[in-house]
Amino acid sequence: MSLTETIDRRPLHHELVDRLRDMIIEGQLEPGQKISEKALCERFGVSRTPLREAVKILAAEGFLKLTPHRGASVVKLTLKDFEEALPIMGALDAVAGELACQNATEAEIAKLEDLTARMTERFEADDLIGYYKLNSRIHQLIMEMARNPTLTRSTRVLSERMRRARYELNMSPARWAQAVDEHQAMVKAIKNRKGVQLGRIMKVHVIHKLQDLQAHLFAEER
Amino acid sequence: MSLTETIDRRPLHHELVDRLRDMIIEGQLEPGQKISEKALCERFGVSRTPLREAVKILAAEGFLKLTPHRGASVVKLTLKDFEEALPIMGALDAVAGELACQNATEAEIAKLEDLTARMTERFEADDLIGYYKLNSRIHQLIMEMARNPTLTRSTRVLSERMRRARYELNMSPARWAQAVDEHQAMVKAIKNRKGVQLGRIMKVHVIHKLQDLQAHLFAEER
DNA sequence: GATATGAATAATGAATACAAAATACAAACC
DNA sequence: GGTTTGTATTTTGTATTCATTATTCATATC
Repeated sequence: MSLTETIDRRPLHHELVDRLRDMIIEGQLEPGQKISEKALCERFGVSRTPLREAVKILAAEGFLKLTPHRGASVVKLTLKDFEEALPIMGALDAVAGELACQNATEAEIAKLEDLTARMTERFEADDLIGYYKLNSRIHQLIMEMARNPTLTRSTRVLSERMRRARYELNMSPARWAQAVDEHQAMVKAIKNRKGVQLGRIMKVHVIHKLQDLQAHLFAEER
Repeated sequence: MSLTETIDRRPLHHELVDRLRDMIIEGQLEPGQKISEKALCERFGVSRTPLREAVKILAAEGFLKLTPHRGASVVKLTLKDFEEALPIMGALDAVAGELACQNATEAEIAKLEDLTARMTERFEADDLIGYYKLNSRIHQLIMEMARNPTLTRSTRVLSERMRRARYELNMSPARWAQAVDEHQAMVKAIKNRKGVQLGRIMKVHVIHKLQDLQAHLFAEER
């Protein structure tokens, strides 16, 4: 253990926010479901004050909906919500790509290349879980390379919304192969510092992701 | 009084969020200043519970910074923060412009034209306050025309950040004239349903806004 | 039988009370 | 004089209590 390490004693409400957000994203709290303060207090063994603070934060983040005197409920995402989020995510990812090309170090690009190669391996091994993990790291790395914390923040809520859909999503083999191709094109673009091109690829990448959602996740809505 | 009017009994914390946010944006709470719970409770005549909930929400929105056991303080925006926000606002405004061209009704376009004409009048009358008011309504209208509530939400926090800077900003006459020109170009683009073009204009419009900030607001930082 | 009314119950909203941590400050020590 | 250490005060974090509003369900009425 490091001597410089500080003891982390973060407030309860912070811990609760993370736990509840994960529960929502992972589907343990179902969309539309009412949040019972009492039940959650008992479940987590805390009093209502920190729990209520956590609920307020999650409502501000858009995961919960508050109705006065009627409590909170998990926001239900429809296909429309994802369709709305798509052009935004596309635009933000494009900006990230452009900035990444401007600011990335060679070491980071090498790292991206490595992660992409390993992700391709996971695809070839038909390991979806492993693929998703590396995929997340790659998108995270590109965000870092953009050197824009405000952009990272702005993207976070939307991308966690997407993450929520992912838990139920099974890509078609053809689509999966295409996604891998797109990632290889990204590496190529960033190696040549082609910012605009990378931006375009990332925008298209997001569009394709939506098409998966339309095809699989919300089939019942149409 | 209307018979259909509902009694508004929104929770205190909601009211407090709005009041505090305005105070921050309008500069009544100075950047870096520590938020004393006790002082604010007395000022607003409420107990700590709703105030703390409001503080948590404002921290989630990025207006306050929370340090465990050490309370909240007003986030200090530097030139860097605005430089980071610029490409994001530019991208989001461009998306709004594109979508607006696709979805606006003729009536809305006429409304936009009218507002722009009136704003131009305010410019000619050298009435900055009146100009800003109409300017806000115009940008709000374009957002509405985009028919994308998620986009509206995503933009909100950033644009309120910008609003905060505006309170100290005095445009140069030349710059002001240019801004008016840009707005007239916007009307022209939307009348011809030139989405990509409108997107480009709005992006440039934001860039110019940043240049104002760099020139006036943060002169001391360089 | 269906709707409307009202009391009982349960939930949320807000205030207070208590616990723990940080800050301020004074006294002791080098 | 400057640093350190211990105590008092203040502030934040959490729990509990009280008040108000919704919901439920039984009863009454049409």
